[in-house]
Amino acid sequence: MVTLEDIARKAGVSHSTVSRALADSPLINPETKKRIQQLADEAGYQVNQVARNLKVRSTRTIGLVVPEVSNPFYPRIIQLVADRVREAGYNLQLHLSGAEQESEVASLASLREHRADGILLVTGEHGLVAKEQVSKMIRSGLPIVLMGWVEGADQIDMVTGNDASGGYELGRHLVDLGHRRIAVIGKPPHRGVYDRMLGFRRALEESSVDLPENVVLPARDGHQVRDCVHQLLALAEPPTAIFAYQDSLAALVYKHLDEAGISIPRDMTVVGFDDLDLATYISPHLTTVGLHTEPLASEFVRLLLERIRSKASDAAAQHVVISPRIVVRASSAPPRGTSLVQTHEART
Amino acid sequence: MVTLEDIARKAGVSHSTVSRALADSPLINPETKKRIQQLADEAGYQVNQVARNLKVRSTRTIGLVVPEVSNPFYPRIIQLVADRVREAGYNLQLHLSGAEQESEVASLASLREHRADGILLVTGEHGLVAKEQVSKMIRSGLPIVLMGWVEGADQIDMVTGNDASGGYELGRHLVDLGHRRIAVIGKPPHRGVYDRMLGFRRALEESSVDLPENVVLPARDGHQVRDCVHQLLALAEPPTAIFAYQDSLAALVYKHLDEAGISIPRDMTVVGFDDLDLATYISPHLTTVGLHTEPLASEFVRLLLERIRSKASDAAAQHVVISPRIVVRASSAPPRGTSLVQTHEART
DNA sequence: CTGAAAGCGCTAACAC
DNA sequence: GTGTTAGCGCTTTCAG
Repeated sequence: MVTLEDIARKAGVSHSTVSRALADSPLINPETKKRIQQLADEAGYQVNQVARNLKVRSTRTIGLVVPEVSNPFYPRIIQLVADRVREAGYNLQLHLSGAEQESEVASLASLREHRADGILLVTGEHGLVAKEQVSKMIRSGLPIVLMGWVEGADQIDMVTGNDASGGYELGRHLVDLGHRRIAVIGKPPHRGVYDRMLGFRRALEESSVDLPENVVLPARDGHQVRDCVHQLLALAEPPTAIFAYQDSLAALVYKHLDEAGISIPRDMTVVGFDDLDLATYISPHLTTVGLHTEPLASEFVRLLLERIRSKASDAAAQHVVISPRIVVRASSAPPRGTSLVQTHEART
Repeated sequence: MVTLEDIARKAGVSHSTVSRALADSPLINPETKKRIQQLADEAGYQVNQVARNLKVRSTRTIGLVVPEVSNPFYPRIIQLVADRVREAGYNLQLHLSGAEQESEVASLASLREHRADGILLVTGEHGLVAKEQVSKMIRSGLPIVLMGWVEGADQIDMVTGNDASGGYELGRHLVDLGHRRIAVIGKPPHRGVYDRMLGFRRALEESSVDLPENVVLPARDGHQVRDCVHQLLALAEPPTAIFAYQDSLAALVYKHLDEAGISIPRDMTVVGFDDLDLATYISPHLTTVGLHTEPLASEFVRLLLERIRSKASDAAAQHVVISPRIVVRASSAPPRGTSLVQTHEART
């Protein structure tokens, strides 16, 4: 590996002159500068960032911790964050903390050991696992921003999608369509996603629509969704609408309803949450709630850069809440035989 | 930031003793070792990997360069690679080279500057953009392994999906079902994906099925797919089967056929390529060709680790080819009215 | 078993 | 303008 010293020798100057030349310093003879740059180029010189970082005590690196990458929400965030971070002239160091966030703690530790200048932490379904650690890191002056809802973390910068309002919108939509027997399928209420349920419940309560516990079914994978769907269909009075916690689950609900010969939305309304690309790949297109991921990611990065730039680590924590919008598509309709709209649609 | 020196002072020993204690060296008094470890823990000491890396001249970091993350194939690879890399005790540094691979060169340069121990480079639709650079890096002893087909790169380690055989299988499948008018929709043939077409063509040629140029239509996004579909349907003799270069395009084909009132597979057979999760989310489930991504990713990492471990950089390059398998699902059937199978299916 | 000392490759005063 | 020097925080001989 060719070093500054090597090309200093070739150029017959000191290594600090070479350093200046390559840093494009103004206090150096333009001619020697050019000559050195040329030489360095020919020799295929590449700065050793490890050495450089040690000296300047900064890595210009931002760590991004994300649970996993098979849930399409995360790749979207990664892409957006990566772009913003690069624009700001930083390197990105991605860590996957695991679907169960099992290595969230390890990821944070590693980023700290590598002296990242700041950390963007996307929490998963378990919320903030490494809460203690994060507090400690912040106290020690390492800028960290969270994405996702975390209870009682008021002193940490955070961007959040307003899941409660999304859930509420969805609930209202179903009630307005005339649904009274509504079921919920999705992962057990955990932090973050739990709010979807709160908002949803609130909407139903406002209209005095009951949501008995036996139609609120936890599920995480294809098998469980299958069981849930069959369980619901076997009820004396099956629901007329199903709210799936996530679009990916909604797609599975589609699949199993389809196999059971149930038509969407004629026999069953299905709504999801996330507005993934998936929502328009499946048929009928899914009514869902979507976050504006661009502002979400932009704010995420902006907050961190702000922290990094202003050395004042005592500034008050900021919480940015991004509200989602409901996207009504073809998977939701009034319950069968209750409305003119429906018979009308059936004819078209 | 607390350093070795700091806790050396607290422990009343030299900093090299502390270093040994934390490295769990055997040549140190077990008691002082324990005492120091405890002290370091309390002080919240974290090694400075930047300094450490400079000293040991290795970062235990592997760079992974991937074009983007919105195409679901890449996240799958990222996830698998991340797991393998971590298991091997390395850190992963992810770089996105852009959908057009516009920053492939920059990514490689950055990884080199940061002294990654090896590089995993996933090529995109433009093949290997930074060919010159890669050759240079390899010559200088930096281990690099490629994923994706690259012509004339015999001296570089490489893992590849056998797209030609996948395309061939798909072609045979359609011909065997009885299709004679077959169309292709997909991105313009570029390196890598081009082989799908070669294999596909070969299968048709073997059975003397013609593939006129006016039914081989390039498309990359929803709009273009829409135009293509309409163009095909407007033909005097529309095709009875469509081969989409990728599952994601197939999903768009579904959408536009659906809007045009064409039923799959009754009126039109559709097949894709990739076997994404998507393939079973859409209805009817898509017949496609899938790579075994696990072995693909495992070999990818294995090849690199092998290079890194054996310092012999002159070892002959290895090319690993992973063959895909065809997954026949519900989207492919004999052309309308040609077979008993079909009328039978229509009744069920 | 422990300490002293060198040095990884670089930047940035500080001299000249 | 350029060279000399110190030192970022760590590992690792080499002595003792």
